[in-house]
Amino acid sequence: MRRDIFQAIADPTRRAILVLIALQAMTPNAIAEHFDMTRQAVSKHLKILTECELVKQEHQGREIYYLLEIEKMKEIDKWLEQFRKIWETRFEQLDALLATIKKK
Amino acid sequence: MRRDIFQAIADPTRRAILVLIALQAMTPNAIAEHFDMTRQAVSKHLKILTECELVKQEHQGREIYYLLEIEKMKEIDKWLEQFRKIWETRFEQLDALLATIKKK
DNA sequence: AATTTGCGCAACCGAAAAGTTGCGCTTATA
DNA sequence: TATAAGCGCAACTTTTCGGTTGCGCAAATT
Repeated sequence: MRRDIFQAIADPTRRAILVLIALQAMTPNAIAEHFDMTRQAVSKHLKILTECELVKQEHQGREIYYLLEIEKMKEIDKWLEQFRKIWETRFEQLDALLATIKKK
Repeated sequence: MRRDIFQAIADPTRRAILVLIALQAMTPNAIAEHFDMTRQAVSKHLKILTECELVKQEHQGREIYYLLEIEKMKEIDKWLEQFRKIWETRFEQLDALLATIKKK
């Protein structure tokens, strides 16, 4: 199975789960209540998120709380970095251009 | 067809294409040379990238150059923003904690 | 001790994705 | 003007994905 963060966040439900548990750790049942699908479907998503370490478990009796692994999210940010460089450069160029026009 | 940026960047080939043309606009044939697949397969990826406006075309005779729409990439950055807030807060908390320890 | 609750796992299914080959159209080139 | 080159589009095939139902197990509850 090919599991990477980008494939993990491709699914809108998984993105919603990440936002949900970012605020507060939750059990699969609690998460499922927020969606129109079975607990098992949510569990499948959680499994994928766990596999690529975007989420981790915390056992509490028979309940399992899922919480966000914020560190892993930085990898997306890291990939974006190469493009951020480009748009910042372009912004500077635009800025310089505007300054030139103003001068005239 | 469900086409959003997150699904677009889920595919490793598409991510590679984005990085490629970020440096320099390219034709489908030129792009295909970088991968172990047919030109048609690359064209399919380009179509998807075009559909969600991560890429745009520039016709030049019978050749079509594909170039990055850097603006669209910011949408990923925008989504990431909510998580960035979290990791920055946590960093500050860690920082404060370290400062407290140092004081003692 | 019996029952309910919370969970993961496996089997199954339909839809979508990722690739292929095979066109046909348009623009260069000989 | 015939031929080659660069594309997009459509049909088809094989995986993968996202969801379901149906278990079985461990921890609470009665």
